[in-house]
Amino acid sequence: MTSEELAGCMMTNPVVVRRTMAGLREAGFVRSAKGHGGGWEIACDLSAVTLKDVYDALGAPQLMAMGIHLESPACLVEQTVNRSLTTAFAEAEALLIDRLRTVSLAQLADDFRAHVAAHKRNLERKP
Amino acid sequence: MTSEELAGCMMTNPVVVRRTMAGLREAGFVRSAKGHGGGWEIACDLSAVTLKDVYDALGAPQLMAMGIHLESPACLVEQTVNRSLTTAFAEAEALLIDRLRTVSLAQLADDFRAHVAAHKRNLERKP
DNA sequence: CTTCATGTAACTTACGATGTTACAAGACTC
DNA sequence: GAGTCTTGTAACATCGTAAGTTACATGAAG
Repeated sequence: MTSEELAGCMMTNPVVVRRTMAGLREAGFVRSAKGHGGGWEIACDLSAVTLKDVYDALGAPQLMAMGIHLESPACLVEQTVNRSLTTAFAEAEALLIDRLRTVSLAQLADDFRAHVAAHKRNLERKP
Repeated sequence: MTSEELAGCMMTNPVVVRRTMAGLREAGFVRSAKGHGGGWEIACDLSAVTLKDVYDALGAPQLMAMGIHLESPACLVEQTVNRSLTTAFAEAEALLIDRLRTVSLAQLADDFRAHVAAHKRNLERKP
């Protein structure tokens, strides 16, 4: 698929698609080809790549909205709160990342296909 | 303390302080007084109020930076990812909130005082 | 009645994420 | 080789939200 097509699917812009996909390409999960007939294709075993891999490929962005802003703030009150919550935030993040590790792209694809099939059956029954 | 003084401590603006403290006042954790000699004072038993209470009083803002944006998006791919991660996000959030529940303001105050005392001893030893 | 404080609405600023434009470079077709 | 299609990327624009600011009404103390 071209960036243009993908952008259409996601209601966004081709350049945004390229920017995002760049991370996945560098990780080797997709390939891109320039020129006529070019575009994007999958370049990995979907059952071998997890959401954690994708998350990392996209630059491992912040998962927590709050959390620790400064490692060692000058403010003693802030230091106190940090001491009381750093491990809590770390644990919550670790839990989440562990879950990302358990979901492979192949699983997602299977689940997706199953739901699409169910959706189609539904449409046929009540037309 | 006045909003002005508090703002000075936090390197921010008195109005921002009032905005934020408004939540704590409605929850009954602090009291405010207008006029000469007015300002803010604590109005609760610090050992009875936890960070979870404070979090709620501040409007329970988003803890997770990502998570589920739309409950039922039109996009079937988005639905698939949501199915695979809603519980994970919910669990991580629950874990965090449980930790907030375990920290009372009294604990924070004690820890704060202990560290301030240690800091002072340090200064006296090497002047 | 003057001064000092909060309460709040309205406006401004700052910033990051996203969207857009522009153009170079590579690949295919004719 | 000319023309066209596509990615790659830099530079700029837009948007939305959080924070800061201004302004003024209200109430309390001296």
